[in-house]
Amino acid sequence: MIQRPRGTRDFGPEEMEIRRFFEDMMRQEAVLHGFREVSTPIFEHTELFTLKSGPGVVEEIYAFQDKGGREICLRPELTASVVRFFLNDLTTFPRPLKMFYFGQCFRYERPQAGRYREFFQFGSEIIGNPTPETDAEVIGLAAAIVERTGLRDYRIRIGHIGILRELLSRTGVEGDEALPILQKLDKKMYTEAEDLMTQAGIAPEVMTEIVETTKITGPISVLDSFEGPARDYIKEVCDILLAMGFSNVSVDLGVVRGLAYYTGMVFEVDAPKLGAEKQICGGGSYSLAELFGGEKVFSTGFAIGFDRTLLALQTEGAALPQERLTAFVVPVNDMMRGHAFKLVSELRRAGISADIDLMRRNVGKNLKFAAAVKAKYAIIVGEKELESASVTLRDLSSGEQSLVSMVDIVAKLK
RNA sequence: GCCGGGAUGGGGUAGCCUGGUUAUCCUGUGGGAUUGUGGAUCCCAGCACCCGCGUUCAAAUCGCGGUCUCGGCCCCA
Repeated sequence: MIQRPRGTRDFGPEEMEIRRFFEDMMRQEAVLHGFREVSTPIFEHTELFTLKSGPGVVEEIYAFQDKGGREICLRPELTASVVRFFLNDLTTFPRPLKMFYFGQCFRYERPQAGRYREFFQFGSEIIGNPTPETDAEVIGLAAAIVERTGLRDYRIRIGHIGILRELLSRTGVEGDEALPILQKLDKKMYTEAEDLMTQAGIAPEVMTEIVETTKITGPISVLDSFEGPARDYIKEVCDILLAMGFSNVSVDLGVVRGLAYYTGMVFEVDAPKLGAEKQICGGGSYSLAELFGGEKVFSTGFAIGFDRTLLALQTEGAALPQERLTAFVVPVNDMMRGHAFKLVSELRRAGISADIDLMRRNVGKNLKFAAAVKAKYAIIVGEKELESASVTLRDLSSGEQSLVSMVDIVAKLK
């Protein structure tokens, strides 16, 4: 037997119904917010991702040479592709450009709970200018989506890279020099961060201030405890979110996301119940376009881990939707088959989900089957009924049945 | 890349330590009892020891290697 490749999953009918339900929910929510869907290729030039994340990522992605000798990889995320698409074809669209996407991504990693080699991301990007309004709109969409899924136990934490960068730049540590320090701070590896800061010649008092700053967490009011342009900016973002009615956001200046292209606001959503892989959404404002050789454009975006969101809902025991077939048509004998197929076809044309016996089973077996596939009604097509141009409509949950005229059946089921 | 648990019909499992006849049970699947009325009951059928190598008269069982899986570490764009 051939097994499926490591870290991949097959999805059965029940699971696909649930997945489509939540996909559609997320799409609808994004459209409600004025975002429009885009789609990009599943494979890209490997360079797109090494430019964004450094040459080291090649070790963590599905990268290979194609038959033409091109360096190609399966996309590990979608932001880079969307920015590439923007630079290739969308630069003349009216701005801000509000886009969203849904699709699978691939990473060559060791699978564990909530981590697969093929996984799905839903995300959005606003390409335009950095304003608190833009950032708030992006966080607002992420929050609206998570809220609408019905997830109860989650946290939205907002930080700002600029606050730490401001503190560091006062000591003369700027740009790429600040990156390793930010990375250690993001992981809360304080000893390592302090070692690096000592090497950079930062005074102990300032060092303490920096470390303490990353520990500032709590309600929006914690922002009142210090000053600076970045602080004023994030305050504006939070005020807009409050105006939009999102009160469950908190400030966490320990959210740093130590990557060079993040420029300001950063945020994360996590579901504490998930364990080691609990982050279900991450985003922030960034500047990637010029890395890819385009104009300098500021953007803000996020990506939701679709699989993890579903896992989180599952662990909360959320009621998940199930689709039911409306009608199962049962011909009483071979002579009735033609009438039965005519009926099932009419129902389908009328937009009523309908199925029919394909196994030439008897009535008893067919009713059993109809119940097993959870159809709402069975429709029995037989000679007795046909005499009055009718069929028997049986409600499979109550067991009640009645004679219904063929001309009324569609209206009755609608 | 590292550490640990695991893999037996479609799903869930017993057997493995202590090798030995036809591999256990539940559920589901197909058929029948019932050729026009389901969810019950009974009967019948079909379906499995993850793969390879080794040890042995004999391997689901012991050893080695691999694959997949679950949990954790590293990483997490």
